[in-house]
Amino acid sequence: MRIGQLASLSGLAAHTIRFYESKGLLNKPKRSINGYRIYDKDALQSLSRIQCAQRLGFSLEDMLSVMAGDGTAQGMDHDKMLEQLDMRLIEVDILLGQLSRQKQDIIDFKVRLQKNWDQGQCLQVDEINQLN
Amino acid sequence: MRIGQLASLSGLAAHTIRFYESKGLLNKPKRSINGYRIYDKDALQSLSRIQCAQRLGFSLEDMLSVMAGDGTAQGMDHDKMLEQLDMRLIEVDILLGQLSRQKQDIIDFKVRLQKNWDQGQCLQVDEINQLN
DNA sequence: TATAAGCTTAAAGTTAACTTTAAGGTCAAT
DNA sequence: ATTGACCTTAAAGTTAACTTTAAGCTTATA
Repeated sequence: MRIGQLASLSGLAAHTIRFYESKGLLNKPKRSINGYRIYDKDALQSLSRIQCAQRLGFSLEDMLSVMAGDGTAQGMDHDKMLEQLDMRLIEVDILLGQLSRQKQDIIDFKVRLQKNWDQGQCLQVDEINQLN
Repeated sequence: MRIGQLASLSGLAAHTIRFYESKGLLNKPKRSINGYRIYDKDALQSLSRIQCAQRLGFSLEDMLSVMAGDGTAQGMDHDKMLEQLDMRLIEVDILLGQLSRQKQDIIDFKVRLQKNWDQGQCLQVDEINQLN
């Protein structure tokens, strides 16, 4: 199949598929006589793996580092993957903590705003008074 | 004080302060005879408000929209601020949900990986079989 | 006096993951 | 024969929030 069909099957835009190829995330496909890219099932599976990894929060660069370098996303290094997954878990936990704190900060801020407190609430007064 | 002192007091880099000025987030300061920027306490307070808003998760553009347009971050619109805070709360809740789901997905994925399941786990088989 | 720290500007570079544009070749159908 | 859908490439544009660079003044210190 050509890039258009792969695009509609994968749910990605054709130019995104070319972009992945240019980044080395996707194997360079065969070409038809006129130069069109010709794909098979494996390409769809590769794209699907990329989309899966993205859902788990990995960047395209993360994916490159676990791939065998052949762009197939087939020969992935199990240990590297587990390592990446653990790192991502830690990142996610940190983000969850930050977001929860942020949420509480916003709630607190709203309360102060509704009580019509001084708008200078963000600045520690002693910081300001260090000045002349 | 000059930009260097404002930078060290605020914890921001001098070029970041100039950048904020260029974006209209910070009032244009007076200049000394030689052209240097001269700041007072208010500038520090403005920077502090910017940093506060950033901690709450707002973008520089968000801040512009609640400012009176004078770059002081003084005459903020209370209603607009409350509206922004509520919008941000909703965003944060959505992000928290996404991240929790992502975390569970990663945990599930790890389990499958450790059980040495087929690496094709990401792709629905019927999706692949639509192909020739 | 020299050198180093601090200030000025405008413009370009950074990162990620694409998207858009330009300029054109191919192919099926009308 | 021409319209329209689909394909090609390379390069530039997008967004956010800066950072870096270049080229050149000013001021304090040794």
